[in-house]
Amino acid sequence: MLGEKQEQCSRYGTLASMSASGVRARVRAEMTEEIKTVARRHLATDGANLSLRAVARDLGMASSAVYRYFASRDELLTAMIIDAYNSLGAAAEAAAGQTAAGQDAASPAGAGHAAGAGRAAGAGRAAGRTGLERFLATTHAARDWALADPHQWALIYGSPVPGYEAPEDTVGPATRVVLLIAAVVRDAYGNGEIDDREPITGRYAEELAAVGEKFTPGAPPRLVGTAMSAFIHMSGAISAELFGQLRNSVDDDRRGFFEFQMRGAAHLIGLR
Amino acid sequence: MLGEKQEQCSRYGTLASMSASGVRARVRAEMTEEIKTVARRHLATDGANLSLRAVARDLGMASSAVYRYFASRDELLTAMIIDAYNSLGAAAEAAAGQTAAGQDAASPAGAGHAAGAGRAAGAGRAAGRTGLERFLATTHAARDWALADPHQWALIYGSPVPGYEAPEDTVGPATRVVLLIAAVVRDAYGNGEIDDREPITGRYAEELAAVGEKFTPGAPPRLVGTAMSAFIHMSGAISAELFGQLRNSVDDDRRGFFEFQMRGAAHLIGLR
DNA sequence: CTCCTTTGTGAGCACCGCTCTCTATCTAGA
DNA sequence: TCTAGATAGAGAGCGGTGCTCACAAAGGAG
Repeated sequence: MLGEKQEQCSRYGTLASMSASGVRARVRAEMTEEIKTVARRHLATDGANLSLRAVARDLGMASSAVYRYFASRDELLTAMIIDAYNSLGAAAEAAAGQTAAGQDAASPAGAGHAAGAGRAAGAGRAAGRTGLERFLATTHAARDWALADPHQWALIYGSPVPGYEAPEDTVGPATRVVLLIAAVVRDAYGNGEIDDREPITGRYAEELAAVGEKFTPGAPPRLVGTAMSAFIHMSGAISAELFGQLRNSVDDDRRGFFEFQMRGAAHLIGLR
Repeated sequence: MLGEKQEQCSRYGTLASMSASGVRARVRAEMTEEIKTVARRHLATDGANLSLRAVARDLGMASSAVYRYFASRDELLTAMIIDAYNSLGAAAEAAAGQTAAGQDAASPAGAGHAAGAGRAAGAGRAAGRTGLERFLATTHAARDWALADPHQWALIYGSPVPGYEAPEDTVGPATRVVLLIAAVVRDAYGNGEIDDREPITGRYAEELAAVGEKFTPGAPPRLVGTAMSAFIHMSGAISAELFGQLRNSVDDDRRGFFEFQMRGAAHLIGLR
């Protein structure tokens, strides 16, 4: 909590403010957090077209004052995207039974990728649960998180904001949940729950091998591919449900249909 | 082409204009089409935040004049969404080898659902191709279409426009491609390419049975479920690629990875 | 105690969706 | 053929937006 503040300051303050007083940095971080909280509330009600002026109005301050904390509306959105990724990642990791050594947003800026990989690779197996159970729990947790706050899901997995190129800060948190699924799969593989008999071919297989070597060492390329495929299927299923694609087809038992799909994805991985 | 104009008029004109002169209706339809063309161009460059004023400027007319053709920005977007659905549907149907009796957007308003179902169910088997081949061709066509115009894909499969509730006119075209996939699967089932040994259970199975009875009669619920699942996986895979989710993982051979995933989806259906 | 960084204000610019009034034009029917 | 009415466009205007800038208060650092 306290260590986070310094980071916030260094991210949004000027370069010379590193030696600023502690109290200044703290009130600044609190203000930053307050702005994000109000913005999150607006996002939940009004949708993706977030109005900086409306947020400032709710905070009882001039709209121009917000620009002291976020250089632009895009930067505010970026901060909220990072928070959303971390919130989803934490929820999914809790369901998977990961110890989550790096917890929430405390990973140092820039090293997020490596830290995420280390966390995902380092966690052990949850007590008494099969790989399939952990996989289903993880995907259900992601769906529950999305259903609880659809706009936050849309923020990170919907169409990107026009002209919005994902900044470097987001790539770390963004990979958190897919790395988690890969870790769950790799744990199951390590426990002998999956046999990897039919290898994959093609150029993408080499890319998958490189990705696997980097983030989930010891996992064969086919497992990396099926894990990514499962993650993509999961995000597609959640988006389809949230964005109204299931209307007039599956209206009652959407949870059941989601699980049906995720069991299929698990089957492709080799989890059963 | 000509029969379409009357429909455009009846959709956007006042109710009393049904008896209007043919030339009036034609120039109105041409103007409507021109607005949509310019809007589509703006969409391709600027992204989803379409500016009515900018479109009007490009057309050399006052912004208020556009409101003679589209009651609001949302209505323009709706028209473009319908066009996008139909464009994608036509591309996918062509790849699947469907005869596409209803062609483009000529289905009468309101009866779009029934017409779509009839079209999808009525088409025969493409000469000499297996169900798997047709399925892969269809999904690749959808991906190719999306890659050629990412913003149009984002328009229909990205996060819905805030406050935008999909109007009745869109549900018909929206179901076109999923019905197509269901038809491809049902054709393969009819040809004995799929065995349906393990039935599904749960409340969603009944919903799927009802959907199947309505749109693809003769197909068992499990096939309807796996076909929908495959469609969802497809849209998820395309969205993931388009929205930058694959960055730093699969960068070279994205087509190969897509096919890998679609082969997995086909495997779950029972196509092989 | 003085400097200077930081924080907040309010005016202002250009743009947006949308509404309104007004005018020119063109069609339909007597 | 002439007229009444529907239609298409123009332009001003309203409230909203993101963002910039000059300026004033306030606080910590030397």
